[in-house]
Amino acid sequence: MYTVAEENYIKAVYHLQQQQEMVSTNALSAELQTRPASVTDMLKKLKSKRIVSYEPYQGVKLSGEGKKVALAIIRKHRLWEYFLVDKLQFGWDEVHEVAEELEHISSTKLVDKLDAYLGFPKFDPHGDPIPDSKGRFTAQTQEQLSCVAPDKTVEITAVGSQSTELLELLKHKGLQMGTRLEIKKIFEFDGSLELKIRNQQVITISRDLASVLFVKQV
Amino acid sequence: MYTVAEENYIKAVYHLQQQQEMVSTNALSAELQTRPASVTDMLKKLKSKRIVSYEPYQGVKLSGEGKKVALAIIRKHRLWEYFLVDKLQFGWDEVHEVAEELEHISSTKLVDKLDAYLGFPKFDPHGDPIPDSKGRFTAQTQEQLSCVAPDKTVEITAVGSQSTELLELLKHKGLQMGTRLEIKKIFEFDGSLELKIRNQQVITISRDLASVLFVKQV
DNA sequence: ATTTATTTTTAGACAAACCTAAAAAATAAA
DNA sequence: TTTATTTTTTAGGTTTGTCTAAAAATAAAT
Ligand SMILES: [Mn+2]
Ligand SMILES: [Mn+2]
Ligand SMILES: [Mn+2]
Ligand SMILES: [Mn+2]
Repeated sequence: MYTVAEENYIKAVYHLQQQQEMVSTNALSAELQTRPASVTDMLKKLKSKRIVSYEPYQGVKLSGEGKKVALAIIRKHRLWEYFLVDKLQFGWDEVHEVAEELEHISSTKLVDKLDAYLGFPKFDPHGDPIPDSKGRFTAQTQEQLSCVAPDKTVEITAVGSQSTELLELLKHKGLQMGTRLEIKKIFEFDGSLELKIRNQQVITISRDLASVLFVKQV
Repeated sequence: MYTVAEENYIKAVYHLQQQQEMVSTNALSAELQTRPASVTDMLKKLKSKRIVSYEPYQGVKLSGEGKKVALAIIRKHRLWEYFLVDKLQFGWDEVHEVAEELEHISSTKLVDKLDAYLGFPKFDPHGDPIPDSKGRFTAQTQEQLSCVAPDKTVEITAVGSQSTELLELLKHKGLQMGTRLEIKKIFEFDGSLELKIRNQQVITISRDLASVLFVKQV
């Protein structure tokens, strides 16, 4: 139905729209690593296909159809990521690139059977929600750990980066998706935090780390 | 490394070379559903990349590198087919198209991990051998059932068609990959055969069916 | 309110992979 | 051995998705 290039643009618009309603040409250019002129060309094409609404100089946003397409791609991306980690023993940080290719395999039957085979997972390895076959997903009410008040017990639900470096650090600190913890102290000087994890050890993490960890109250 | 189009050409040359050493432009044109002129264009490109040896009007054949690439693609194709049938409960006849897309996912790590996850299968759902990570595979000595002498016990190892119609017929007759049987009678009039399967029932099959069933002696 | 800087769009080009129509080469038939 | 047929290649074009360079629109600064 849509080409790989079109799908990548649609997904990029969707993601950038989470930040702000109207997406700029330059934002897309940065996200997709293409020149602004190429973005303009593609936006005209997507407009003519009624995937986005776009007026010159006004930025772009997805149409209803566009959102449906975006969610279908994201669904595939995250299901494949789950498959790679859960079944093929990939590391967390190795799956994104491969999923970037797998998300463009078109067969709906394949996606739905994969979903069933995986047991209809609700979240991908990075804690991001997996849309169901109708595009619905459960948006977890999550907040940055760096914004949580002390002494509340929370659980890690997602991470804001998928880098090998972050994964390495988390492994070393004994943190992973689902780990329970509470903030014991926040140091004004450098924003570092002391956490009690699994109701046992106390560890220290930096402000930078706390800002890429998303948690939910338990 | 190679584009999807290039990979499809490489694979097509490989398959056509099983029939005859030198592959013609028209044969490729038919196999790939493109016009001869387009094939000529691509052959020039593949030659310049040293994937094939090609001289105008002389036909084409794969170089050493070309064979390696072809086997890597075929390996992926067949492993994915195995995955779809074995893990995702696809029918036999539904996997080819999807595998035609999946075979172009580039990650070597993915293929090797998939291979391990599936238990290093040696044959795909159609009985075709799956090359290992070095491109080696075990070529089964197989012959058409229609050429086997009566009263020899044989086992179905492969099929010469992947159509839904064939699968339906095989299911109905109680035949599948690995089924043991012996030929009890061959009728001169229409070439139909009487088979004793699993040392139990006797069934009748047509000459057409017998010619697309490949078997090995047991 | 101008001038300056940034963002975005246009204009023109290019590579990949396909096409049609016509020419040329190779094969087969007379 | 000509002539006819088939196969293959060339020539010229199209679409998709990218690019650079330059122009135009918008936003920011003086
Ligand atoms: Mn992608
Ligand atoms: Mn993810
Ligand atoms: Mn293919
Ligand atoms: Mn197969």
